[in-house]
Amino acid sequence: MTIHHLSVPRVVLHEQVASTLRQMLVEGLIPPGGKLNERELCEELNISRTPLREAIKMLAVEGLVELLPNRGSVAIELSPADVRHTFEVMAGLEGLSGELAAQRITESELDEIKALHFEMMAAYTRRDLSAYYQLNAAIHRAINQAAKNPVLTATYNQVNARLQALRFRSNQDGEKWQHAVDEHAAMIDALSARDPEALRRVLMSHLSNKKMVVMSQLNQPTAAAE
Amino acid sequence: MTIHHLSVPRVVLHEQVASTLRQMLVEGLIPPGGKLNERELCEELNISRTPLREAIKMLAVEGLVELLPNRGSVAIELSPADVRHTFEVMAGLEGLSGELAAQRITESELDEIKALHFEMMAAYTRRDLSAYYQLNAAIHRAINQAAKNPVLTATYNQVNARLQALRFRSNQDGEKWQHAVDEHAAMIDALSARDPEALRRVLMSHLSNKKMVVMSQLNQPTAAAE
DNA sequence: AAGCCATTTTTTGAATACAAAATACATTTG
DNA sequence: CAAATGTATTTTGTATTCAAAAAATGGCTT
Repeated sequence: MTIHHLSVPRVVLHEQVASTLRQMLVEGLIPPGGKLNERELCEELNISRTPLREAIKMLAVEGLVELLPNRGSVAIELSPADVRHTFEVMAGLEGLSGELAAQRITESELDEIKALHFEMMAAYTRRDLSAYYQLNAAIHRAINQAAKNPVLTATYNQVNARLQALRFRSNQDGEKWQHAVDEHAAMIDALSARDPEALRRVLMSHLSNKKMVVMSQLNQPTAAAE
Repeated sequence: MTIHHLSVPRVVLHEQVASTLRQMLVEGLIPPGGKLNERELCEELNISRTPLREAIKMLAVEGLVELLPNRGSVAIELSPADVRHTFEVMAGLEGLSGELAAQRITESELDEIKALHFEMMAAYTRRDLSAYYQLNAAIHRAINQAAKNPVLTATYNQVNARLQALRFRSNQDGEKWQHAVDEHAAMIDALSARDPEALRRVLMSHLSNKKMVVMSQLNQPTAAAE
C-alpha cells in the first residue's frame, strides 16, 4: 500500500497561504496600497488567523507587504524612487547572472535558449505581446538557471516579485520594442561566445532600458494592467 | 505631561523576537544546525508561541533558519557550495555598491571613509584584529550607504547575515591580510577618482579573496569563533 | 541481548479566546 | 451646526487550547 494521500493537506498552511497571497499581490488582486483585512482573508481562504498572520509576516520580509503596527498590513506601493532602486538592484543581479551563465552554460542549455529566442522572435513578428512577454520571461529565467547559483536565483526572484506587482508589461511603443529585441539578439551572441563581460553589459543595459520604459509609464497614470 | 511611556512594550513582539533570534543566530548562540525548540525559547524570552513562530517564519524567509515541516526549525548550516554561492552574490552586490557609490559619494562621505581607512591602517599596524574587523565592516557599510540605494542595502544585509553566522573573521595569515589591506587602499583610490568600474573590480576581487580565505578555513574544522 | 512494535510523551500545527489598540459612531455642548 | 468627547464596534496583537504528527520510552518476542 502506498503512503501517498491524494488529499495532501500536509503541506503546511502558512506556505500555501503565502503562495496564494503572493499571487494575489503580484496579479493585482490586492492592489498596491490595498489593505489586507485579516478577517476577510480568513473567510476567503477558509483558514484561521494564525497561519494567515504567519504568511503575512513572511511576505513582509519579502518586501511585498508593509506592516503597520497595530494597524494591519498593506500591499506595497512603490514610489518612483523605489522603482528606480529596485531596477538598479535587478540590473546588478541580471548582470551577475549573465556573467556566470556565460561561463557555465552547457550546450543543451544554450540550444534551449536559442530555441526560446526564435519563438520570441515569432511572437514579436506577430506582435503577440502576451506570448512575447512570457517567452522573454522564460529566457531570463533560463539564463538565471544557467548561472547555476541557487542563492542568486532566490535573491533575484525575491526582488523581482516586487516589480511584478507593477504589472507594467504591455504597450511599449514599437521603437522601444525593436530595441529590446535587438538587445536579445546581442544576448544570444554573447552567450554563444561565452563572453561574460559582454553578456553582463547587454543585460544591464537591457534592464536599464526596461526601467526607463516602466518609469515613463508610471508618469502616465493611465498605465493599465494586462 | 508627556505621552512617552518608558516601559515601551509597544514595538510589536514578533519584531523584537526576530531581532533577538537573529542576534542569537549570527553570534552562534544557536549554532548552525542547532534546533530552535519553541517551548524553550518561549520560556527564555518570556513570550507565547504565537509571536515566536511569526519571528521564526520571518527568519526562514531571510534564510537564517530552515523550516522542517512538522519537525520544527533549525539554524542554517551552509555547505561549501552554499558558501560559494552566497559569496558570489555578495560579490555582485558589493560590486554594484561600489559602482554606484563611486558615482554618488559626496565629499564628506568620502572624507569619512578615508578617516575610517586610516583608523583601519592603525589597527592593522597594531595587529589588532578585532578593531580591524570592525573598521573593515564600517567601511563596507559606508560604501554601501554612499550608493544611496535602500533596496541594495537591504538586499545586501539580508544575504550578508547568512555569512555572519559562519563567524569566520580572525586568523587570516599575514600575507592574506597584507593583500586585503592593499585592496582597501585601491578602494580609496577608486573612490577618490570616482571611477565606478575600477571600484567595482576592486570590491569584487576583494570579496573573491575573502571567499577563498573562508573556504579554506571551512576545510580546517578547527575554525574557531572570535 | 538485540530488534521490533505498541504506547506514552513531547513537540509542532492550527484554531480559538482574550486583551489592547484603533476606528467609527453618536451624543453633548458651545 | 460644528467641534469635541465619550462609547461602541471593529481590528489587531498575544496567549491559550486543541489536534495531529514525531520522538521517546518500555515491554515484548525471538
